[in-house]
Amino acid sequence: MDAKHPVRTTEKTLALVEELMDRGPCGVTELADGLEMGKSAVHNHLTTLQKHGYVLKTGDEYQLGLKFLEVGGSTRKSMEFYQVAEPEVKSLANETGELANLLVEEQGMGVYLMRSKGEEAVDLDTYAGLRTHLHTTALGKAILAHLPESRVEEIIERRGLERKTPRSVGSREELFEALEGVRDRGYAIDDGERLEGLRCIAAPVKDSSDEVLGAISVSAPASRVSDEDLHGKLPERVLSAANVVELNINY
Amino acid sequence: MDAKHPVRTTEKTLALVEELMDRGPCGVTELADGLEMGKSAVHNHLTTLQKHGYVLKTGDEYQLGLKFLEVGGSTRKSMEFYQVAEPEVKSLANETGELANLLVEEQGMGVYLMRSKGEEAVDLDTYAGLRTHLHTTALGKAILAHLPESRVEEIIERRGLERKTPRSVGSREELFEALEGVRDRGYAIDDGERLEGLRCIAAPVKDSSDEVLGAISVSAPASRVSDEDLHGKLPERVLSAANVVELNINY
DNA sequence: ATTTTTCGTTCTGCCATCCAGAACACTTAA
DNA sequence: TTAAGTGTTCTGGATGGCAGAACGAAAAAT
Repeated sequence: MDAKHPVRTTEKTLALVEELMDRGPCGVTELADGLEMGKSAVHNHLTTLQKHGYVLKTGDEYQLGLKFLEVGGSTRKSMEFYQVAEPEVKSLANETGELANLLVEEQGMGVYLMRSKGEEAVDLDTYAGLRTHLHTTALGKAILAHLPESRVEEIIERRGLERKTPRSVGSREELFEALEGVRDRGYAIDDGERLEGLRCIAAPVKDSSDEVLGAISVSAPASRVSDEDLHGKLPERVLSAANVVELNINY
Repeated sequence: MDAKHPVRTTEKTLALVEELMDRGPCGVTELADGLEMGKSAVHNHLTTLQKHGYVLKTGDEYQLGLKFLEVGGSTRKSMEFYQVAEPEVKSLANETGELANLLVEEQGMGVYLMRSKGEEAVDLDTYAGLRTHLHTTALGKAILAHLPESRVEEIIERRGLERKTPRSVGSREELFEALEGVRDRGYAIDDGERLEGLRCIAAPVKDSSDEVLGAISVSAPASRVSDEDLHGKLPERVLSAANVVELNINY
């Protein structure tokens, strides 16, 4: 359902924030051109955001401030799922030495809640807060596999099935087949679909009434994950982490 | 400098966000009462924010969404200081087994960029994005000690010197005396000022032109920090971490 | 040096639009 | 049934957002 009476002024402010996020620090004129707004309007919005800490001015340039991190950090902290899962994801990273991730679904997209790097972890350009299409990652597929089919259809409808790389899922049939496999195995795999040479294993976390709360994963370069590990020790470790979270979430 | 022509509508939206952050999930009426706005106005703002992912509706309640984390996370990721310091703070936490933190100054307040928990770390209720008055923590004092005196005066003027606990800094004289000590030693100490039984050591990070970028700290219970450690091994380790960051930041 | 361009900022007045208040649909409680 | 609560929709009149013009300063071009 969408807004019947959207507040246009607020939408302009939000567009400005997004533009500032994409462009990084920049001046009034550049923003006004990009947004097709008058300079004075942009200036008024910027100074208003600055007054409240959402925007900073350094010299003649404006940029986003850390107030967003405050609001976002506070939101994340208030999520029980994050509180419980966070230490488990850290252990997972430390014990495997690889990159461990935590993802939840929001409005049909996957949102990374955190990532934790082990000793030898690859450095992907994911970060807390980053959004991805659910069908493009092992984490996302682990979640989709345990949502009601109607929700999955809704999400496909709303967010599409764009193919990120030639090897990735790109059609309704491929996706449902993949999700079937995830349910059978209990975990999801991404073998170079998102990034050549990168293997990911993800397991869903469900609450006591069987609803998915999110997913936990480990990402590692193919060179360190043998074919046996891919269906042996590694999923076992990820599933175990997911299980601990499930046990702790309802006491 | 503050806004000459503030966008009032945007300010209402921001007030709504802050209210939602303080109250957590709640209904339209409750927000309208708290903000002294009409229900329809609140509703319009909420649906607008929802449309853009900043707010979620579950049943009859509204709450903040993870879009703020996306913007905040992206802002943090774009900071060179964070990129360079992050691995060092993690090592510091792992090697000491305690809680390590990273703070920067923004608009006269301290903002935690991250925290990393070692094996035995205490669990303070700090989180990435949290703001604190600079004079109340070792991290903040490490930063204040290396800002120009005029900036410090400005910050005191703007943010005050409220005493958080009886033992903490609470006057201009106490503060400047403390900052003098920080400059002499090279690091700042909080011995139970913020929280009874908690000891913190913080070191500033400066760039090549001697400007403070932020501060790094370790927090540990007094029971695990002997009086010798407090002025011996621990500061040494924190200073070394700060030094590594300084070396890496300018190549 | 002088001119020209480009920047951020300020001002004004018209017209878009925000929002109080009332009415509505629905759920829960008495 | 009634009553009190909720979120949502609608309307019109006062509010206030913003295009456009003007300004001062700084940088670039002549």
